[in-house]
Amino acid sequence: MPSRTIVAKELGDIFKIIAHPDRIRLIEELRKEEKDVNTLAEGLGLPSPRVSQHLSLLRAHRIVDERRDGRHHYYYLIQPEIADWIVDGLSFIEGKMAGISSSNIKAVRRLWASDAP
Amino acid sequence: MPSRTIVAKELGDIFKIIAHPDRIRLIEELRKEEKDVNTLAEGLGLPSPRVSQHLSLLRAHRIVDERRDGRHHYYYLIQPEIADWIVDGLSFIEGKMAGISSSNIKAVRRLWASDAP
DNA sequence: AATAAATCTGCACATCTTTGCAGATAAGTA
DNA sequence: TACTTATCTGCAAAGATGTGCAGATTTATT
Repeated sequence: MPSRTIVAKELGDIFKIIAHPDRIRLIEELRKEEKDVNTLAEGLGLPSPRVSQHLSLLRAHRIVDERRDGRHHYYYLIQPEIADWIVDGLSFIEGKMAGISSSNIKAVRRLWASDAP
Repeated sequence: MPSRTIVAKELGDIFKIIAHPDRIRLIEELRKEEKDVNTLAEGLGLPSPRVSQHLSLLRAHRIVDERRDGRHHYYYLIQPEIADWIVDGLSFIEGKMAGISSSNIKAVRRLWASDAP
C-alpha cells in the first residue's frame, strides 16, 4: 500500500477522533492547563462518565495523557499546539453557518486562542 | 445555546466531513487545480460513483464547488488553504504510526504540499 | 434517433458511534 | 471497617456512515 494511502488513513483517524463537539470543547478546555474529569464535566455540562469516555478515546490516540494524584485524574494535551490547529479550522466555517455570525466566531476564536482566562 | 457550543458543533461537522481517507486524498488531489470525476477516480483507484458521492458531500459542505463543461464536471476547492491545513495535521500523527516511518510522512508532506507535480 | 461517455441517485446491507445508565474500582476519610 | 468521592467499564438501544451496484440523467457523437 502506497505511503500516501496509509498517511491519508491515519490522518482520517485523527480527524475522526476530533470530530465530536464535546471532544473539541475538551481539547480547548485543556489548552492552557491540565484539568480533572469532574472539573471538565462541570465546565461542559456533561455527565462525567461521558467525559471519561471521551478522554479515554483521546488518550488511546495519544492526544491527551493522564496524571493521577490521589483520586483525581488530571488530563493534559500531549501536544498543546493541536488546540491551535483546531481553532485554525474556524477559517473554513465562517460564512457558512446558519444561526451564528462571523463576529461570534471571532469571539470564540479569541476565547479559545487566548492565554488569558 | 452558547456560541462556543454552536461553534464546536460546526467545527465538529467540518472535521467529520474531512474524516475519511478518500476525501482527504481528493482534497489533496485538488490542491493545485480542478479535476473531473473520472480523473479523480482513476487517480485514486476508486469507482467513480463513490468519488461522485464523496464530492457531493464535500460540495454540500462548501468545501468544493463544481464547474460543468460539456459532460465533464470539474471540481475545485473553494478555499484551497484547506489542503494546507489538513497537511498541518500531520504533526499530530508523527511518532504514533505503526507501519510508517517519520521519513515517509515527510515524503508525503512534500508530495502534497509542493506546487510541483 | 441511437449509441456511448461521464456522472449522479437511490437502495439495501453492514459497520461504527453515540448515548444513557447501572454497576464496578480505587482512593481518601471518619 | 464503613462511607464517600472520583472515575472507569460494560452493555443495549438508537443513530449515523460507508459500500456496492443497478439504473437514471445528461451531453456529445454518428
